Order: sequence, then C-alpha cells, then structure tokens
Amino acid sequence: MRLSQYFLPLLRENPAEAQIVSHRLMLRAGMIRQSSAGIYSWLPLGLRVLAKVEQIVREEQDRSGAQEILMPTIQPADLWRESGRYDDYGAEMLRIRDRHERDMLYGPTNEEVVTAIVRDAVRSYRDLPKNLYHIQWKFRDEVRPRFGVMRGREFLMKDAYSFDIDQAGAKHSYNKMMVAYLRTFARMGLKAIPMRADTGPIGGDLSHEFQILADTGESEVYCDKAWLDADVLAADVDYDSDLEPFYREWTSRYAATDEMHDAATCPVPATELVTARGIEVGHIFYFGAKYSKPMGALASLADGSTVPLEMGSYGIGVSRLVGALIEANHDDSGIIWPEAVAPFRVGLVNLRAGDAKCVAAADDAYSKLRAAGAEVLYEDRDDSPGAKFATMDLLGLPWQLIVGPRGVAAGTLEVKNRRSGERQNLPAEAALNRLIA
RNA sequence: CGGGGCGUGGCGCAGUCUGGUAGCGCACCUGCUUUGGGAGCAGGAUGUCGGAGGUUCAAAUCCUCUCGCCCCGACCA
Repeated sequence: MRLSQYFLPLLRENPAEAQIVSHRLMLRAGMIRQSSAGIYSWLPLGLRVLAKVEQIVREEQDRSGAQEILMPTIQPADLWRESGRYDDYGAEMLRIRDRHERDMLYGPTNEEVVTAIVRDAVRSYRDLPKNLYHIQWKFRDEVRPRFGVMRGREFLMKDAYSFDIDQAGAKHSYNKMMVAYLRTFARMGLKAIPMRADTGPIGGDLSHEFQILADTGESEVYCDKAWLDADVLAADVDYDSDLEPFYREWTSRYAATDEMHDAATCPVPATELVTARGIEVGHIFYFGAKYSKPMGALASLADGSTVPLEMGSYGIGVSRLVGALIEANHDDSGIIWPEAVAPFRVGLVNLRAGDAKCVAAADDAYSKLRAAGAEVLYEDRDDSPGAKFATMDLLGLPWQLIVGPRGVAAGTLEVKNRRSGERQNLPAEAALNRLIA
C-alpha cells in the first residue's frame, strides 16, 4: 500500500482526551477515531490489526474443535427473562424497544441465545459434546468507559459456549479452551497467565482469567518466576487426548491477581515471585446447568433419562487485545508490533521522493516485496527524512526498508528492525531476501 | 453513581478573573529553496468560541439551564 493513497490520519500531538499509552498511540497512528464515549470507529490500519488478532483467535478455536457461528447483536428480552438475568443485569445492559413495543437489548454476552439454539437442536447425548463460538460486537453500558478500546462500551469479543452431557465432559471442554487460550496469546507474542478467578455475575465454580503482563496494566498480579520462561507453543497438543496433565501443569504454578494474593500465605518465596502489572484479556468459566436448567436445555442419556446440559463459556476480548498488545509493545517513539499481528510487515521508506534513482529503487523494492507476498506499507510521499522516520517508528511495523541517496549510489538498502533498533546496510538483493524470509 | 476538570480553526493551547473588532504553535494550500531523525523563507485559507435562554450600548468573557468529553473513586471482557 502506498502511503500517498492510504487513509491514515496521523496526529503529531497527543489528543488531550487520551491518557494511557495504547489509546494515545492508536489515535496518533490513525488506527481508530472515537465516535462517542467508549465507542470507536476502526480505520484501515487499526482494522488490519483487529482482523489479524481475530484470525489468530479463530484459528486456535477451530483447532480445538470449536465451531464458528454468528449470533445477533440485538436480542429479545424474553430469552433473558427465561434465565432470570433480565432483571439481574442492571444498567450495564442497553435496553431497546422496537416499533412494536417489544423489549429488545443489545447483547452484552450470548449465553441465552446460544442455549436456546442448542436446546431446540440437541436431544440426545449422541449430539454432544459441542462447542460453538462466535466473534461478535457486544455492548456493555459502562458507567465510565476509559482506556480507549481497552475498556470501551462497544467491543469485539470472541465467546465460546461448550455443551456436554456430564461434568467430566465439561471439564474436558474447559481444558481444551485452557490450551487454546494459552496458544492464542502465545502466538501474538504475549505472555498470558491463567489465574484462578472469581466467577462473578456469570456464576459457576471453576474459572480462570488470563492476564497478560504489561508495565502499564491496570491491576497488580503476582506469579512464579518460572512463568516468564514457559513456552506453551512447544507442546503439540492433541485435543482429543486427556488434557488433565496439561491442565495441571499450567495451573500448578503460582499466579494470582491482587485480590487473591496474600503475601503471608503465598507458597512462592519472595525471590521466586514476580510482581507485575496485568491486563485481563480472556476469561473462561465452567458453570454447569446454570442456564440449561432454567431454560430447559436437556438431553437424553443412554438409559432414557433426561439431564440438563453441562455448560461453560469462554471469552476473549478481541478489540481489547489490540490495546493490550500496544501496552505490552511500545517505546517512546511509538508502537512495536509483534510480527503476527503487525498491520504490515515492512515499512518501505523512500527518503527522496523527488529523486529519480531513489524512486526507481524504491518502486523496484516495492514490487518485488509484494510479488513475494510481503505486506508492505510504502512511504512514497514527499516529506523530510526526519518526518518519515518518526512516522515509521510511530506506526511500529516490524521492519523498515530505507531507500536513500547514499545507499542507492552504493547499490545498498538499509534494513532496520523496529524492536531492536538494529540497522544494517545490505546489497539490494540481500536486503529484500532478508525481509521475504 | 459520588468527587473533580475541560469544551475557542484539523490537533495542542492562550484569551474568561477585570465585558470592548478572536489569537499563538503545529498541521493545511501556493511558490521558491532544501533533503539520512518531525526543514527554511514568502504568501494564503480556515472559527455559529459545545448548545439554548438571559443581563448589557456591547458577551468567548457575567447569570441560568442544557449537552458532550476527560480524570480519580466504586464497577467490569
């Protein structure tokens, strides 16, 4: 993509309303614009990242055996009256009335809708287990939205719902999601740690929240130092095998949020304990028959008797993750995207837009990189070199390929790694090969 | 929802106390010069001062009401 043609409204100064770094950088880098409090439009650059995050989430859900569906944002109030949550949920739920005076709502979550679907379709233990997920916009009318997309009112969330015939099956479904979540966050270059959590308003008796570590995280977390070296992608997990050993391994190390941590009883010695800031990006729950029972989602067993389905639900804050990724990956100059979620892999910079030789060299690099399938943002505008460098650092693409008069004269291009800051002058061919690899 | 703050050109702000022709920096447009870390000079365009009502000869400025946004707290993917 040529920057001269791209819709990328950059801000040189920090907008007054943005306090935390990810919010500031997302606005400055032209990723989002606020529409109203806690509600944002996603501009081309931001949408690319959102789509990449979403796709990683999708791939890992699919890999675990979950199946994608798409449920509505607007839901009928009657379903929520069945579960009893219509009155329980409070002002956070955005209530709407349609032209026929029917009570509707903008869904803050989808337990009721999915349970109704499954209740009408599933009759027998033979139809189970099932795990259905969707990636859909939700709305929670937060009293005080803040932190940009990290705590908006409208947000994109992946939520999965598992249905099993018994508790053992439900635990296996839970374990699958535990594994899928660990893999999902690891693929984005994040260190995500499952922590035993309160089950809150969703209820149930088994729950973990996934906290990623970032200096600017909103809550304090404590964990065993061993977490920092853990590599969840090392193991190639067979989702059909017994996942209990895996579950035990990943929940045995100490990890606790502020509320759950007590220095006096902490089993990890102080020298082995890491204190850090965390951002919650996922939450998994097992809650048994909390919804299936009142809503009548039942299945027959082999002996002819009928039982309510055993359920769990599993959320990942997809839009929040974009903010969280920046909180975990930035410096004073701007964003530093992990490769897996970078909006473009390479920022190609022509330092002299008016110079025929530089233009020819940059155009050539652009077409070769694209032909090789690399995602390239091509800075082809006429601007001062300093401004171009500052823009590239702000955008945070993993690699910068710099074409300038000095290099062109010598037949070299400069490759810069955004994260390390390392620069290298290489013959043009070698530079391109480095970025294509 | 309790407490606090802010709405002035695209962005950041001054001007409000003490009423008197709406300003600055950046960005933007034109031209020339420049070109390896946010260039220089010259010229130019851009405002219902959040909105409504009131006081006054006169309101960005004073009064009343209202809308929006932000921060701290309580609450949450």
